[in-house]
Amino acid sequence: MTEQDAKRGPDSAEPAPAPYGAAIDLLTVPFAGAPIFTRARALRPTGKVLPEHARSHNRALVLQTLYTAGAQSRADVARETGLTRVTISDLVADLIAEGLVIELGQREDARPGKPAILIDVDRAAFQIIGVDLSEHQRFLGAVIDLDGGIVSRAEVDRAGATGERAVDLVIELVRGMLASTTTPVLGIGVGSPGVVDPLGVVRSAPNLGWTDVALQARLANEFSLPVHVANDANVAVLAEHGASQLDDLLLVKIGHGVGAGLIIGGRPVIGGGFAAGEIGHVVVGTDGGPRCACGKHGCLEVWLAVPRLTARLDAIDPESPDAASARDDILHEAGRRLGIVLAPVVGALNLAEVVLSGPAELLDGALHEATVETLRNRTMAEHNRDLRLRMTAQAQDIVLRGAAVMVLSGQLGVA
Amino acid sequence: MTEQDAKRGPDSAEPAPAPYGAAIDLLTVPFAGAPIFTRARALRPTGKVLPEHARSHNRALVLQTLYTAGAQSRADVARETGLTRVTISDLVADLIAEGLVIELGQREDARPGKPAILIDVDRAAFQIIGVDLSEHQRFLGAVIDLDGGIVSRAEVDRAGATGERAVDLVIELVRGMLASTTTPVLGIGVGSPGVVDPLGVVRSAPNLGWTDVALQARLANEFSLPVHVANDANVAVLAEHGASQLDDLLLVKIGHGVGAGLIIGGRPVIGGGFAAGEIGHVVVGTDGGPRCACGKHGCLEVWLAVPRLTARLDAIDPESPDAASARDDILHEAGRRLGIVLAPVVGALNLAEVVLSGPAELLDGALHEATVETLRNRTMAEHNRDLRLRMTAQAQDIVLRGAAVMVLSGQLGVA
DNA sequence: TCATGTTTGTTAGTAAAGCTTACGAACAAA
DNA sequence: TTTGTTCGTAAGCTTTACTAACAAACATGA
Repeated sequence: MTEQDAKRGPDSAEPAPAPYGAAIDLLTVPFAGAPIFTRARALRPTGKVLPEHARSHNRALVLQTLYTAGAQSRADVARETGLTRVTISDLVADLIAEGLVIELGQREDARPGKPAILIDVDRAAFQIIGVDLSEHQRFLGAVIDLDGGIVSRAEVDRAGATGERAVDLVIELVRGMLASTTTPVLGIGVGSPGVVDPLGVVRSAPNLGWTDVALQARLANEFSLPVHVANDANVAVLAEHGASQLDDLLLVKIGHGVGAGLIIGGRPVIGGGFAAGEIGHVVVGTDGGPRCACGKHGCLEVWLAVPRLTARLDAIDPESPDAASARDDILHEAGRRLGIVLAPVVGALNLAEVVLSGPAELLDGALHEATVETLRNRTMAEHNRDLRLRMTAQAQDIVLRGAAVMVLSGQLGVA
Repeated sequence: MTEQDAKRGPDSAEPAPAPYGAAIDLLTVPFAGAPIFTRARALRPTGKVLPEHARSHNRALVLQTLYTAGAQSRADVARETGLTRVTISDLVADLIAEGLVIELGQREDARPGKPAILIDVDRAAFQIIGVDLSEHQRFLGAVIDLDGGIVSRAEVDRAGATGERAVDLVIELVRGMLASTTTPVLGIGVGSPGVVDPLGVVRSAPNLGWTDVALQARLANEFSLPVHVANDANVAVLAEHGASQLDDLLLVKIGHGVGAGLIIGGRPVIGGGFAAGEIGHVVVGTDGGPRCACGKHGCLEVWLAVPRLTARLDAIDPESPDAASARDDILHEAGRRLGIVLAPVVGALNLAEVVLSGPAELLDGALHEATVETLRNRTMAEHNRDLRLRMTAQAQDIVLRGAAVMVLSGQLGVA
């Protein structure tokens, strides 16, 4: 415990309730003569805003500016944020005192005026624990630095563990990684399959035999660190969002199952029942299809889940002269089915970007092409001309890095 | 002009740019020991927050509290908002000075302590002009009070007018309504078909022959009042949102065309190309279908648009013994097609509520039933158990009232 | 070489916003 | 009549970010 104490992030003494209670996440700016649209329309105000909330926001803004733009002077930050140099100096002093920001010495390049002192987020000050529970056979973990770089990896064989035993495995995995950290830990981020509510309770994850497992509370209690838990696909899209900077984004994660993560207007979509993105069991098309484990016929998963796809591909006789085209046909059909399901979503949300995550050898070819073609044929070209469908650049680590983004965002307001 | 001056809402001297420029619409509350979820996760801060922004927000909060809960004392508002009585008194003094709030005299009921002075939004102080351009043959308008009640109506026959002539018709319609207002006007709200950007430029509305028509600017210039313009379905969903209080909502508006409006996490969805909700030309199913004006086969509109539906129904021989069942078949098929398109959207967004707007005699029967049945059969029952599909309660006036909500929200931060 | 201009970061003082504390007014209940 | 409660307001405090001013440290050009 004392060892963990030393590794704690700032302000994380206990996983206490939010200091501002039900305080607010938005400011409306009403009463202007002309319409105001920063992103959406003016919004219903949902709680009071005190000066200290503004301070919190501005501090996060400074951190965000440094985080994305890198080392620069206080004056640079002032210009970029619109706050004054005085205010920035004050905020930066706080951040330095907390160990989040460091001075790097004078700027080298020669220009008139007093030379600037460069400051930056101390990217070596904290590490983050990322956990990916979405694979079928094993749980993955990583120690991740503030830049999203993976410092070290760990994994445990799931060996079919479910229920309480699976929870113990997660705890064991995290404990091992905490022992290997070389700095204080900012927090723990977990991407879990299934439906996860905003408090980090896994409402339902059939593969793991979990029903109403309070994973966030369990881990927070065990390690006395900030913990964030969310659905694996919803976590994955955070990683992609950090990379793409686009504010509307759909990520389809194809693995043992098929799930999606959505960001709209820069905000993750959770869903009324916390089940946003669960498109694996939406029926595709009007021509039936193979029977799914859920009882329906023609669910997206029966066309697209990796086990189903590989089984179908393995059934091809590799000696056959048509083997290559048979393979393409199977992948083409899978891609078409994905396009059919995505078309209404892309149309309704007028999405600019759809990202695929999963085995590139399956997705990044005939399947990808068929999905694009189907989307183009089934939506209004005029509105969705700019739509891009691409493979993720994050490969296997997308959930781990997304988990880090979740912690960064939750603890520092940075991503 | 002097007459209009008298009718102006507060702070609407000129349609000037927003006083706070690119100021901010959200506050993050980072750095808490435990995850903070008001609605979504912590967010990237996107701009500075000054004390006056907090003041604006809190003022809107007071207004919102009074608007929804009705007449009450300053102390009541203080308890409800969490601000102190002192601060509430100060804010209310401002609001009274601006004519937005009035004192109603002492509370009647007998209880201990000094009797409270009731205050309320002065619901008779301002009126709103709502305009609905979504009908094919005519433009509708209404003078609407702050409660959303329709004070008077107006309409002009479109007579096929397009382009500049159609703009002139809108101006004429608004001018007539302004002449009939009996109070200052808070603003003008317009629901237009087509793609409308956040600045109120109608990027494209084929029916009206509009391309890049700066309707907001034109009207603001003409009348020197705050003007808000948005897509008709996106406007309609605002009316429904005001009524339902749910934070995730999809409204499907079926008329001459088919469009949708979306609210997710309490925020209207605009879309990357400002074309969110344009589902009319998404292809339904995998079995082809009638040819659409857009060139594709089996678009949602060919199954569901009112002209198509009525044409198909009119083709039934009313004398035939099967007339009733033939009618049901047609409506059932239309509903099924709607369900097929909605299923992926409902699944991906985990929507709690879908609302239908359009001719009740067509929608509120076999069609509605078929849509519900199809949605249930094609999505995961477990996740979408609570899904409700219902007819709007707003009938014909949904766009007009939504336009009023848009103005209320934009000008007062209230809805 | 030296005066001039520029840029940085800090100090001092000010304005705005909401808080705490305190108080008089007005009432119900004992 | 006394006591306790509630309301609205006043006075003063704290926090926050702002403006104004300045010293330090550099480049540039006469």
